[in-house]
Amino acid sequence: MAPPKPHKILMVAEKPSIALSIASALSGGHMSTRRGGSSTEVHEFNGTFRGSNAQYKVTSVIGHVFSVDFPAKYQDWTVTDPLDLFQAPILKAESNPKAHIRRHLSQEARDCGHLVLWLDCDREGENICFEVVECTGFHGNEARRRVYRARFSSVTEKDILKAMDNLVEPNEDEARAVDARQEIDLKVGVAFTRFQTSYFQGKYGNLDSRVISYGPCQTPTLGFCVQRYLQINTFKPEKFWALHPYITHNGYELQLEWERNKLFDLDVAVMFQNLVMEDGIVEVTDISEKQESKSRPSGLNTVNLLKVASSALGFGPQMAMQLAERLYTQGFISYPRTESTAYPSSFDFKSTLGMQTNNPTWGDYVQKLLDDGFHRPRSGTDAGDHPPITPMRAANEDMLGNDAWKLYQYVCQHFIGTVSPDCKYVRNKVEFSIGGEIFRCIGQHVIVKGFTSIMPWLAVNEKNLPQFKKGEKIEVSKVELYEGETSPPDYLSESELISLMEKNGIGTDASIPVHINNICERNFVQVQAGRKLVPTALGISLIRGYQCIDPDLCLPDIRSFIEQQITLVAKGQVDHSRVVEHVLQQFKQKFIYFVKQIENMDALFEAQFSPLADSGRALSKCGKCLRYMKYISTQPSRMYCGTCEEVYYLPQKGTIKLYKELTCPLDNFELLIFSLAGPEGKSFPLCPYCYNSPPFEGIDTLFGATKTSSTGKLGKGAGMPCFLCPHPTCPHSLIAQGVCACPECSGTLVLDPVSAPKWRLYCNMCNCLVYLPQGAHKISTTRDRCPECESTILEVDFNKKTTPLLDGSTLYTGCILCDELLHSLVEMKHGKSFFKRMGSRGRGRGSGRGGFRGRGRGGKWDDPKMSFRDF
DNA sequence: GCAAGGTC
Repeated sequence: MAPPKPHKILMVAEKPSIALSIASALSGGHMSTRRGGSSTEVHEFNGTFRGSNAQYKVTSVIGHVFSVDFPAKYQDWTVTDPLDLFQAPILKAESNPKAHIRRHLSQEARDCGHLVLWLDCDREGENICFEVVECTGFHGNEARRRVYRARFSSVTEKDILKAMDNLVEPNEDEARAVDARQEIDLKVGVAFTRFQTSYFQGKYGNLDSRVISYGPCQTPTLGFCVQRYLQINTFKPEKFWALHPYITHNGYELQLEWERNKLFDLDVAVMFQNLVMEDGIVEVTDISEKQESKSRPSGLNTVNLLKVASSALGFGPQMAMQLAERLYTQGFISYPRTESTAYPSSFDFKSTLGMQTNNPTWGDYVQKLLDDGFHRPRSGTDAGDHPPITPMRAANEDMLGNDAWKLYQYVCQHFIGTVSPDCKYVRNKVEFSIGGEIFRCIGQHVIVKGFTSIMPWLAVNEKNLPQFKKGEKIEVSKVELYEGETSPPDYLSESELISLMEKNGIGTDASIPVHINNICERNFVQVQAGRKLVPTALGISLIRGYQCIDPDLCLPDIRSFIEQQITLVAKGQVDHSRVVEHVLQQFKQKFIYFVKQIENMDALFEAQFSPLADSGRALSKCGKCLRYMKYISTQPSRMYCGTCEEVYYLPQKGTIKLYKELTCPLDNFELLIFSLAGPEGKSFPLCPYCYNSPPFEGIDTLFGATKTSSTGKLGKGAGMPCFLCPHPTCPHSLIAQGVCACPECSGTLVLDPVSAPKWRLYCNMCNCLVYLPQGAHKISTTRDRCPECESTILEVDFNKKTTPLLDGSTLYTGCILCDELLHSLVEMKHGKSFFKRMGSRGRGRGSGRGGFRGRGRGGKWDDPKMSFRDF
């Protein structure tokens, strides 16, 4: 009899690093690893499961497998009323279709009898559990194929083994709470964002933002910055006065601090000054000495790393995370995304310290710690995720580069700090009395530097006091009446903002950097020197507007309200759909009210921004009314016809000029020339009307369309320039300006009409560039085709002085592929095949493949046999 | 073009 087949068990973690840890712990390191069908690895080993032999496969997802969005019919901003979004259905689609996680899980699960979910032990992890279950095709309650949930409190061997022995079921309520949050965030965020973007962008010309977004996290984040701004702006400085008596004792001159600190009434201050001056003698009334201690830090978590990176190292959160991520993947530090500040009991401090003994800066200190005995870190909080961020390998600046080195140094210093002694110092306080008023002096003397020797910026300042005796009387040398003025706080620092967000539950350690980045990118705030966040006119108008209409919208409570509601779902107290419905109902009411009251916010915008009609400068004529339209250069750049009240979007991120007052034969609009920046940026003509409403069917690749537009939605600024236009006779169309097929893609090489004197062709699909004879006076396309390869024949007017023509003449026509002279003057940029094929094989005829790809379907032309391929 | 959450 053959032995019974061992069970196959699939285990899935939230990220590759945890899959590896789990597999290593459970296999004792005896495993084999293969690349799965997609992007995540699979670790395999044999073991036992519930007393029987088992084959284990451990793999992972990469965060959420799915994310929610609206169906296609709700994607068009111009067609969907944002109010309808509250009732719209939502879809789950794979977050990262290219990673093929769904396929991967489904394939790996096929031959497995059991599924064990090792997702992170938080709500999001619980939600991903059910995403994984869906992908694997396991069904909850089948007796033969069971789904288990491993609950681990840290990613250590001990906890992993313990979790394996105590498998439970995934918690559907917690997962459904996340579903609820996703739906609420999506509907509320998108509805408000679309409404206010459309409202304000259609009205003002100098609004410098493509999207005026709203979100229950980003908006309160902005709120914090604006709140501080308003505090500064409404601040009224007040004068105050303080008494500063001076004494000289044992050779020290000493300024005494007044117990009343400061007074805001000059007369009263002067009265006290007289009192003190009249007395003129200080009496020592009390001397005390107390030992104080400053605790060493607890372990470093992500949020604290981000705060230090911003305030001390000058790195923004996004940058800091990038650097940390790189240090992690290169093995210099441990996993940088963690909430925990407590170390697992099994943490090996000794060997982590041991790696640092050769460091030129702190090596000796670390060696001494090892020799004298280091301390255990202060107990922090254990969030059950990863251990605090610690160094894993010794490094030097050359290995890491300047920025990463700074961050690495901090991680090391912090870690060494956590196992150093506390800082101990003595605090001396001497109290004095002069004319019945109480004054004091405070001295500090450090006994044990402890962790402050490795983190010197936290050191306690030494301040020596001369010896005093109780009852001693000393003459006052002078009494200064100090006049000061209260000053406003500074702009909110990024580090303060991170603290506020953390305290108010806005975002998570991973999303805090994203929210801050968002409000910067949307032009609501700017990061200024010292990483201070200064709100822009747009950011201020928005927040003040919410404050006028419905302050809830920008208060941090809006997030806690949602969290508190979905917690009811997580605890199984209220049904998921009832909570979603209830919360959305409330937000819908808020939305309706907001729309009704938008004029109140608009009043603030009117004071800051100029209406479209007053914006921009006259540039080109409208084909409908024949009046000048204005060019509005702020993003999204566009043309505005004040007479027709029409907006025509333009290609973004380049410069726009009038094109020789030429007009489009289809609609009479004056043509424009768009140029991308840089010496290799292409320039092309476009008609503002055709660009926005392509006149021919079947132009499926528009310029500026995002590559991921699988849903068919297009961004502002995508459109049809003349180089895509199949107009048969217009001198600017693809038909007139196209020369031959692109050697790199299915596009067509088109003459850049304003590239003199560095004449060139560019591809209308990819970034392929071909340089034509340089320095020519003029190069233009003709209506003739090459009889050999059907490329468009070019006419070149060489410069008199530099003409390559032997008889000194300047005019020449020919095919750039088949004409020996022209071809020898052509040079390829971006891409190799053009040059190589031409060079190695000489000129030949087209093979019959290729041609004017990229022109519209149903063209009237014979398929021109023009290709560089297959020579 | 839009949210926030995960991870790379």
